[in-house]
Amino acid sequence: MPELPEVEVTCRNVARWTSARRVRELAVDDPAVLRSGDPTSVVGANVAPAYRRAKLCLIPLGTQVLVVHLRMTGKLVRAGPGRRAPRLRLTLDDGCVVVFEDVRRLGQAWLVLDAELPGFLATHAPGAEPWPVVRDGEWLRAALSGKRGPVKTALMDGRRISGVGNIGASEACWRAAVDPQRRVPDLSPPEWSRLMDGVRGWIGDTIAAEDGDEIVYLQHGGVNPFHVYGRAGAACPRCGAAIARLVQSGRATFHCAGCQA
DNA sequence: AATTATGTTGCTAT
DNA sequence: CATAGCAACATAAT
Repeated sequence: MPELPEVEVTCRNVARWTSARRVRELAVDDPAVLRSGDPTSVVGANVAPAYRRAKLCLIPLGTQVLVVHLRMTGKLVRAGPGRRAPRLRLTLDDGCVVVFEDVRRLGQAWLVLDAELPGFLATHAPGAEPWPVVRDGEWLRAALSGKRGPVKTALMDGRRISGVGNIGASEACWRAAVDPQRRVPDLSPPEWSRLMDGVRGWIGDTIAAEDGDEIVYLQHGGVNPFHVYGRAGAACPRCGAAIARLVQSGRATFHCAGCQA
């Protein structure tokens, strides 16, 4: 279940495995996964370095781009023993096979013509990027202006900011020492600044912690690299109070009532 | 059996 | 018109 850091690591991996090669085959194993384009049209195409936009992984193939959204359980890995049934396989001319695995099959892929990419991204990745470009607290406040609800929920609005999901929103609030239930209109400039630093810190630290060929998600037994997410009952790393779990807009939030004001 | 899961979209109510 | 909350999507694990 990837957010911005996991997608960023995935894109770097795909770029390392595939760029400067040619496409031998794009095989569609699950017909429901590919939402647009003709997989036979990319055979022989030159592969340029994959990159991330919002939570999308974009892989340039000649004059088209293979866009992949991992959604909840998707991952892009190299073929090998013990792998689960793929939904999509990209085979390169050097024999490398990148597979799209996705247990819950909520993920999607599209083949998009270069000329249509801007329009596609405007629809599927409308929010502003919080990273790697350096943003400050005033930028974040402006990005979320008009919102009235809890700051944690606001941070997850992909039409305003890209890449911050349920984990990142909890982690950013904890790093900022801001209660996730606080309302957007009530936050002060120093709090906005700490929240923006919290978002950046969560992204940078999580990329560093999860760097590698395959990210093992928490549900599949992966190591938890987060401060509060998934740690209800544990001691807060900052003040020692017990981490609490609550539900906001139907999603789990983790926070420390001791030091998040 | 019921609950939970790191995402997005579309509907409805406000 | 914009925002907030919720169901739905599909599957597995506890």
